[in-house]
Amino acid sequence: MADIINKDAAAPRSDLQETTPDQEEPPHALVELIELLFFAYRDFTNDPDTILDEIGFGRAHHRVLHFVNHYPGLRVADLLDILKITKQSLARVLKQLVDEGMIEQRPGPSDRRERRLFSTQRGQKLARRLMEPQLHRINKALKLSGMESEEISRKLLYNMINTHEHEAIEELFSRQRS
Amino acid sequence: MADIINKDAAAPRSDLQETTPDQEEPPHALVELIELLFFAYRDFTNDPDTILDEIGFGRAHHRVLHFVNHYPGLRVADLLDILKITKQSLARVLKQLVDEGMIEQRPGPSDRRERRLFSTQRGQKLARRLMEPQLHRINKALKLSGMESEEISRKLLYNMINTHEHEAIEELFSRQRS
DNA sequence: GAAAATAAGTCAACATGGCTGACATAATTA
DNA sequence: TAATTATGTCAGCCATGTTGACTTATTTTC
Repeated sequence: MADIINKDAAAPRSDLQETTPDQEEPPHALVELIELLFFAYRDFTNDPDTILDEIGFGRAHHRVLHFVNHYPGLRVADLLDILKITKQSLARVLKQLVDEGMIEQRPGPSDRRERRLFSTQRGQKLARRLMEPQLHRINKALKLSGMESEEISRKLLYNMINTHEHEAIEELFSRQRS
Repeated sequence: MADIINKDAAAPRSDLQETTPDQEEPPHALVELIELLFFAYRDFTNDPDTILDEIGFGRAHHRVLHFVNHYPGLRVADLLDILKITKQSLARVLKQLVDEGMIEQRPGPSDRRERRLFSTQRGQKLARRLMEPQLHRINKALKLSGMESEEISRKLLYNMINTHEHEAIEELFSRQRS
């Protein structure tokens, strides 16, 4: 009687997952890996937030500044492809970065419709400052995870990315080695 | 003359990063690892979006449902600690999940102020459906990255998480093995 | 050389999911 | 009984994503 009125956690109900119908339960180890990825990314992206708050920028500004700084001369279209956001979303933060003197735009050398993007010295300085705690976090984690961890995790992350993006990423990475 | 009026990408300017002042350039390999993490997470979180759109939920609903489903009996306070969001942000999506019959709340067995959270059968079914493409993606990536990749990446991700969170995560993980 | 296609920008409106602050309720603990 | 705790709720704000419609400058194509 009291059980029905007062149904608390000690009194299971029929439609709850507790009574586990358990068709094909997913492997715990993999589920935990997913959760670890969530926690790691959560803390990783939190690193630059304090700095960003000080200067009135957000994570969106950080992402744009990072890629422009690391790949000077990037076009707007490249950035859209990298970030997978719309032109309008990008425009909002890009405009602010240009206004604040972090990024400069110049017409493309062969096609003058293009706006090639470059970080200024201030932009570069900020980009590095924002990346610093993230590099530190990764470095620390790699050291604690053994010699092979850098190569293995590089492979794993690469293989987690949509296959049809692989070519674009190879090309992006090759830019900055040239 | 034309250079000054028409400054294009072929005509470098003094305040641009291009002229690299290069104090302590960060190591390319690590920067690429950061970028791979961004790309991998971008695609990973995108997996469930199609399903979520169909039923009018967002990523926030997914996260809540996932943790409640995987750790039945979680308290609201636990969830806040896991997600690192405010009570008000959680309330918004939790209410919808309860209204849609995905999650049920019951008073705690010893402390009746608590609301213990449980996924319903529908909730469990949805949680699994949402996780399925993500599990598939990770599984595929692990297979392509060699035997050790699961153990190593588990270590790496764990070591990327703030140290002061480690205890809470151990405890969380132990819940569902008991 | 005119027309079509492309790269980029812009305006407006809207959705999602964070946030703060203030306050309410019920139950437990001191 | 009073204080503390767990949770909920109202209201409003902000960052950052979306769609759709339209403009401008430049290049490419016919």
